[in-house]
Amino acid sequence: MGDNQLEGVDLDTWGKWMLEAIKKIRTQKQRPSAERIIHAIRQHHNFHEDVIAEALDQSVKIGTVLKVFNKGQSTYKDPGGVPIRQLNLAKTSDLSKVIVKAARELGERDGSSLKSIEKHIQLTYELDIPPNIDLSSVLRLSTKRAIARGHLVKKGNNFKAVEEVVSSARKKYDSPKKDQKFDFNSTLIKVCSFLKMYCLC
DNA sequence: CAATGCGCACCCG
DNA sequence: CGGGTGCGCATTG
Repeated sequence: MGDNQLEGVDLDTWGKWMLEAIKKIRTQKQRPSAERIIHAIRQHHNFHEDVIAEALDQSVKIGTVLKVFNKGQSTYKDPGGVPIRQLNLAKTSDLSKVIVKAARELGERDGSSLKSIEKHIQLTYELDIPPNIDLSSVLRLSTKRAIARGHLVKKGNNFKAVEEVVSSARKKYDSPKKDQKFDFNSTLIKVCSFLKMYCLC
């Protein structure tokens, strides 16, 4: 794993820088986009942005950094930030949900190959695969199911997640934002924070 | 101007 | 409901 390099810098080191940058950006409550990450790293190391961008890609490829697609844009995360979920499979396992999630996270415009999806899943989960079971075939089956449910589409040899069409149907139920009457608790909180401010002046 | 801080709406389990 | 996320704007360096 270790001695691969880019511009004379060890990939592990690149990865470390990436995670540091991501952490920093996150504490600022900002989106760890490629641009911000590149920018953050540049504050400490003098590299061309393209070089850093490539290093970021590499880090994603080897799983040091997780690339997800969220609200229309790419976001990079520290995989360690999210505890790895265990995934036990059997021949009957339905991984369609996992596949769709993976496809969405990969966020490739023209969909992702089953291979990359498999790779991503292996990096994202801790898989327990019984000896007599072949992950690829389980995935292929689950893929069909996901497509049948309309959560995934086939694009050539690739698969792409269908964006969730939040049907207009039920909408008024989970919008307690509107007709809120007098909410004692939130009022109390507001009063408290006001007093707090007042005291600090 | 760049970097950092943060309220709060939004989302998802 | 509880916890994460990140926009948009404020504040600081």
